[in-house]
Amino acid sequence: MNDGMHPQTGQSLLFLTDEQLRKGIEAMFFAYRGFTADPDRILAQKSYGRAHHRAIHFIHRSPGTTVNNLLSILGVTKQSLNRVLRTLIADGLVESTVGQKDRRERHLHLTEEGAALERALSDAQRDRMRSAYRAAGPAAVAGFRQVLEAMMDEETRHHYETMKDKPE
Amino acid sequence: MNDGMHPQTGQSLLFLTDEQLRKGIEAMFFAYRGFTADPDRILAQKSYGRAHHRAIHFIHRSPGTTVNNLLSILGVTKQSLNRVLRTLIADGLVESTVGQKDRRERHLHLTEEGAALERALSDAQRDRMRSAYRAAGPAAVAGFRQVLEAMMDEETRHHYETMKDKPE
DNA sequence: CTTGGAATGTCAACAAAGCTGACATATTAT
DNA sequence: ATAATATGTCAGCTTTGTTGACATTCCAAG
Repeated sequence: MNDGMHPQTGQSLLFLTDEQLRKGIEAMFFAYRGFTADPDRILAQKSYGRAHHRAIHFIHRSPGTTVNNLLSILGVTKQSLNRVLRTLIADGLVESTVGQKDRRERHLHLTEEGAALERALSDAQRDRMRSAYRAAGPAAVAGFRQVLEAMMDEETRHHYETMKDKPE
Repeated sequence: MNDGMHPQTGQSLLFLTDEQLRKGIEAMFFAYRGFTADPDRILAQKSYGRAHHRAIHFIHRSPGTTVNNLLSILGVTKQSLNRVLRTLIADGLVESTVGQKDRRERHLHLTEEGAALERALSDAQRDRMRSAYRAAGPAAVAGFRQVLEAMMDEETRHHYETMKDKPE
């Protein structure tokens, strides 16, 4: 982990070697697999995929959100999202209501059944996140978040920031 | 939701709220998009995808690796990997040579052209990682890595650990 | 008020990349 | 000789991304 080949003074010099960066890249790749593994198992049982999880997560996060808003958060095409929403609506996990102010818009909510799946998925994902946080400690968590935030695209970070502190 | 088992951190009572964990989950999701965005643009120009990138990365990382070894690192089926390798070999980016000790095995190497693409991809990805690291600072980076490592599956972490310190 | 453009959402068809299962081939191990 | 292993391939299915075409709704200019 630490190449003691050089005195620690040069930490910031050694800090950004290609080797260090490569380790970060691989850590990101491998960790993301773990990050999605538990929800994926639950989803597979119900014949859903990650796209369903993402839709459910952000509908839960922002009840009544419109399709367009969800689109810009998820960063996919409306056709792709629509396919997922269609099955969730057909299966009774999501409810789509015509907008009152603007009847072109559809407002999305989780049904009770949808909320139950959301809980199952996020419980699984939180369990892993919690145990990683515990293993690493509070200081590490702060660093983790800082680096991730710095890694986002500008526009993405805006989405993240604006929903970051919204109370449940 | 928290346990207070560690009295030395009175912080840890507030620390692992669902809200904190949810922010971590969303940070992970949004950051991963940024993480892959730059290579994705390069790959799209050449009609390749992330699967090609991953193969190229780990062949570069472990020159002469066998198909089976690559399989266990990538965690996909041989059919899926084979499809990708076939195109990379056909396009002259990867070379497959019959093993000397065991002639059933194929050893994989990047050609000069393959190495050039690898450099383009990893330069792009490293640039983003570097700027995130710089923005966050050394302490944050250490925490980032700690949390990611704790988030991996056991088996995955083994792959990560065993190739972690291998010199270039 | 009408009409044309913009916004929003849906349907159809296609592509990338994952999966399973079956099977061929070559090689090694017993 | 036979069994096990490593690899490659074919066929077919699924998820989830893409573009293109189109319907509906709203708003604003005439």
